[in-house]
Amino acid sequence: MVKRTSLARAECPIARALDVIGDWWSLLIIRDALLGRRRFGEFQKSLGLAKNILTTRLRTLVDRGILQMAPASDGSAYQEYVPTPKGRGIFPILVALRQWSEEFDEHPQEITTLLVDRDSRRPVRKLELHASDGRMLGGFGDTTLMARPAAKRRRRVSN
Amino acid sequence: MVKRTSLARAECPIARALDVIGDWWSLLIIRDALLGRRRFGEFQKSLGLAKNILTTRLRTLVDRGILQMAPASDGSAYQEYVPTPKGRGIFPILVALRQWSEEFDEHPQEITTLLVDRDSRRPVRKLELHASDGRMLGGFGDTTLMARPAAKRRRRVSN
DNA sequence: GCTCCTGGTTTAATATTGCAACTACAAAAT
DNA sequence: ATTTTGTAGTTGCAATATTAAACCAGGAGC
Repeated sequence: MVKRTSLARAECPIARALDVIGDWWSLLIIRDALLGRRRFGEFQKSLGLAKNILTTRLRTLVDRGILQMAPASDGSAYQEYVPTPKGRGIFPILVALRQWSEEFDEHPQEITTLLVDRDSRRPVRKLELHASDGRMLGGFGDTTLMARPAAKRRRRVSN
Repeated sequence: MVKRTSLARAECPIARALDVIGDWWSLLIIRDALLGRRRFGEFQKSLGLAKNILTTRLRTLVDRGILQMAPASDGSAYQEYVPTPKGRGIFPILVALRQWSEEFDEHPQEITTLLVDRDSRRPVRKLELHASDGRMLGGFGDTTLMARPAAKRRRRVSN
């Protein structure tokens, strides 16, 4: 099989994340789901993708625990797709993508939406990365990768 | 044409970002580039992807202004791919992906690297989103999307 | 019953991806 | 000077993914 290589078991957490949400439509579906869209038809109209693809994407998102199928809600005996906590956890990724476009896109005037704080209705700040002691970290130069200490195993004296 | 739909001109900045970096390999190449990898062969060995794919990915990353080709560096008359500022701006996206995996992955023990502050060598905090007045915002429920105010046009009295 | 709407599945054409083999050329070894 | 190795690709073909469009089933409306 020439199958697309799976990154599910990669050591790099970024690769692992991409294995799950690293495709166009999936992330856009999640974006829509976080905006409150719930129904097959809503996603399809909003995204304009082929229905069979929407079908498969919804299925894998459910399989991966990002969306959940809920039996109904507005009466009709259809079902809805609602984000799980794991799905809601994708929010920062979407914010990071958004802010990157806002900062670097060639045609920022074409961007028509703005992420605002619900209370003040004013734009949010850029995502911030802090060290454990609270110092704010700038770009990637302020960080390094380290080997993760092996997980503790119970009931073993040494290892 | 059944061509893959382009999101380059989408109104949503997330879609626009995905149009550029919304594929597996591109993001992994950028990750490697930010880790200091520079050469075709380094990327290929590290990622294990087919060379023709690496070729096309590198080309589009250069076209899109994320990587830059630099003439040499270590003597040899070959060239290198180095991240531009726009490329370095992708760092927060990678951090967000990483943290999402760390928090929600089913097998977190398989993740072997840890992002640490360069000075203290201690793990970084989670990315934080703040309102313009500094209040920390939690999940997606604390924010809304608004229409972006139209860009100012010079020399027009009203609009 | 007949028809429309929702939420899909199936099909066939087209596009993209992946692998392997091949090329071109510079560097290093003999 | 000639062979060998390493780098950075290209080419061809098979496998897979995406798309649009046609089809289908169940429920609601008439």
